[in-house]
Amino acid sequence: MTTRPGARPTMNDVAAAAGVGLKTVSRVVNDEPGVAAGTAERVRAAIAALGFSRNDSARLLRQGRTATLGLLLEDIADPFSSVLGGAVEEIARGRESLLFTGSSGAEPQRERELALAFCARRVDGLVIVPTGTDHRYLLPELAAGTAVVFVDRPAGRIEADAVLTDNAGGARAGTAHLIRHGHRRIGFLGDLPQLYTGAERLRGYREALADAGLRYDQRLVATGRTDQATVAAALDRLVGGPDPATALFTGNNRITLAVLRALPRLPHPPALVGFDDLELADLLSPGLTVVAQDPVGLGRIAAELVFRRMDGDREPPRRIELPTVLLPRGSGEAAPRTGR
Amino acid sequence: MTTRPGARPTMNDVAAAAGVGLKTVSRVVNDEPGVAAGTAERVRAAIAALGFSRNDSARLLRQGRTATLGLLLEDIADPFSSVLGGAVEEIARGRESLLFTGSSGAEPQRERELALAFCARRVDGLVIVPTGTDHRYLLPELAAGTAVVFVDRPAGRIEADAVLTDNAGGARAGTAHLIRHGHRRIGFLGDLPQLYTGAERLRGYREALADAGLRYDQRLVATGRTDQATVAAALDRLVGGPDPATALFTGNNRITLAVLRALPRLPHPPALVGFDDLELADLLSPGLTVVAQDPVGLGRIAAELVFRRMDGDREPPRRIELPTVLLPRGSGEAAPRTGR
DNA sequence: CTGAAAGCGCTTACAG
DNA sequence: CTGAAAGCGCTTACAG
Repeated sequence: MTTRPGARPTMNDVAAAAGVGLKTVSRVVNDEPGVAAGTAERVRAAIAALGFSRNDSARLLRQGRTATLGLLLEDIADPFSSVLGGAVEEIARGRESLLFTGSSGAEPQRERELALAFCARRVDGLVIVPTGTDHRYLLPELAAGTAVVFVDRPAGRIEADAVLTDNAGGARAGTAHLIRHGHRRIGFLGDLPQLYTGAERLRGYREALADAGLRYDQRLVATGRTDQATVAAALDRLVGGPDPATALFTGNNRITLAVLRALPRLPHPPALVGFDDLELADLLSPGLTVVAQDPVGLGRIAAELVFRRMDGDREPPRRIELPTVLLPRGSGEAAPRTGR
Repeated sequence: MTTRPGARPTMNDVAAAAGVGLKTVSRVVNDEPGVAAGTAERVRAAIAALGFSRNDSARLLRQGRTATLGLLLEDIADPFSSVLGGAVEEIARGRESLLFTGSSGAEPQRERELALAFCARRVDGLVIVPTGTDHRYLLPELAAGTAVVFVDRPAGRIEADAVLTDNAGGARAGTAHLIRHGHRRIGFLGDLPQLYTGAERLRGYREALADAGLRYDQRLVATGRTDQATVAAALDRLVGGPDPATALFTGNNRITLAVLRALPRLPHPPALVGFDDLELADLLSPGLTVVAQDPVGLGRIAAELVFRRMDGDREPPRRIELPTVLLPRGSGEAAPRTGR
C-alpha cells in the first residue's frame, strides 16, 4: 500500500483502520499484555497495510528522556578521536542509546554551540573532549540533571567528572627511557602549554630530568603550533648549535609526524620517543618508540561513567587517570652520537 | 536560581513567571517580531531567572522535521569511515543539522537495526555505507519521504542514490602501473568477491591484465578473510612455487597492512601497490605506492546529495563514481627480480 | 480486555 | 501587540 510521499501513518490512522481505540494500538505496538488475540491481529493487519512504524521521537518526548548521548570530539576524522568515539559507541549500544556526534575543531565557540545544541535536544548525557577552558555555560544543564563527563582534558571553571590520560607520568616515563639510554641533551617539542595535555606532558618531561639530576634547559624546549614548517624549524633549532639535543621527546601525534617527515634532512638523526601511537609505527625503520595512550579505555570508561550518572549516581565528581604504556621499537633506544 | 535536579522550566513556567501568555514567550524565544519592548524585557528576565532553554526536540516534533541526519558507517574507529564521516559532518553543519552516528561493524543485521532506529527517530535523511545486500527494508522509509544516499557501496535490491569510488578503474590503473614496470606475474590479494568493492577491484585487475595481453592465472589470486594469518599464508602461496608473483596488488587497507607486516620474512620482497592510502605510507622504506581513494569527496558529495533530495530533488536515483589517484612512492616501481 | 482524556513542550493558525 | 485553542505523535493515569 503506497501513500503519498511524506505522509506517514500514525497510531491514530492505524486505530481508525482497525476500528479500535488509540490505546489498543499502542498496546500492540509495544507488546503490552491485555489485548485479545483477535483484536491484536486486526491491529497488526492495519499496521502492515498502512506501513506504520512508531515515531520514537514523539514517544521519547512523552517519556521525558531521549535515549540519546551527545558525543563531542575534537575532530572525528582524527584517529584518536574516532577510536575514542568507537568505544563510546560500543557502550552506548549496550544501553540502547543513540549517539549525536560532533567535532569542535578545537574551537571553543563551536564546542559550546554543539554542546548546547545537544542539550537543547535534551540528550540524557554528554561525553565531551573539551577545547575551551570555561565550561560554566554547562552549569544550567548540570543543574537540570544532564550527565556530563569530560574526556582527555578536564573541565574548566566547573566541577565535573573527567577521564584523563596520565600525561605527566607518560611523558616522564618516555623521557626517562631516553635518559636510560645515555642521553643528557633531550629536546622537547610540544603543544602550547596553555593546553592541559601540553602542560602536563611538559611537566612530566621536567620531572624526569629532575629525577636524573639533569638541569632544565629552555633552549631544548619548543612549544607552539604543530604544522610541518613550524615543527621543522623548531627541530633545526634543537639539533643545531654548539650543544645540540641527541634525543627528542615529541608531545603529540602531529608533532611526531612532522618530525618524522623532517628527520631525513638531518645528517645525524636524534633518538626519538613520541607521545601517542601511530598505526604504522612498527613498520618504520627504525620502528617508532612511543608512549601509547589508551583511547579505547578513555572512551569506554567515560561512557560507563556517564551512564552511571544517568542511573542516579550522585557521588562527587570523579577524576580518573589511565596509565600509558611505553612501546620500545628502535627509535628511542639509539645511544647518543656524542656518547660514542 | 536553582531548581531541583531534573526539573526543567518550560515555556509555560516562563509565561506564568512573566505574567504573559505562552505564545508571547514563544515569540521572544524565537525572535519573532510583534512584541512590545517592555513585555519582551519581562519575558527575558523570567527566562534568565528560571534558567529556561527551549526544548528543540519538542519544537521539531511540532514542526514535522528533526534537523537530523543519520550517518551509518562500517566502523567509526576506522580511518576510512571516520574521514568520510568528518566530511559528512562538515556539510551537515552548514545546514544546521545534527548527526546521529552509528557503526554496523560489517554486520547486515546491525546495519538494519541502526538504520531503522534512525528512521524511527525520523531523521530527515540517511547516509549509509551499506554492509548488507538487501535493502528492501528501507522501502517504506523511502516511500515516506526519507532521503537516503548510499556511499562506497551501492544499495542491494532497491533503486537508490549511490556515491562510489571507481574501484575497477583504480585497480586497473594500479595493476597497469606494475605491468608498466616490467611485471608479468602479478598477484592479487583481495576481499571476498561477494563484497561489491572486492569484486570491482578484482575486475579492474583482470581488465589491466587483458589490456596488456597477459593471461589471468587463478593461482595468482587470493581472496578471503583479511586477518594477518590468512593474508600471510596467501602471500606465501603467491610468492612461492615455480613461477611466483614478482609484484602484488592488495585490494584494501587491512590486506596491505598484513602484507607489509609479513614482507620482512621474504628473501625477495615483491613490488607492491595497495588500494587505499595509509597515513604513514610515505615514511616507509620504500614508500608505499597506493591507489588512493577520496573518502572526503565521498562523504561530502553524499551529504550534498542527501540534502538536495531533502530540498525536494525528485530526479531518478543517481550513481556517482569518484576517480582514484595513483601515488607512486617506491614500492610499486621496483623492477621484477627475474627480469634482472 | 478496551478506550477517552490529559499531557510531554513546543508551534501553528487564528481571533481579538 | 497579545493570547487561547488545537495539534505534532505518542504515553500515562484512569475509568469502565
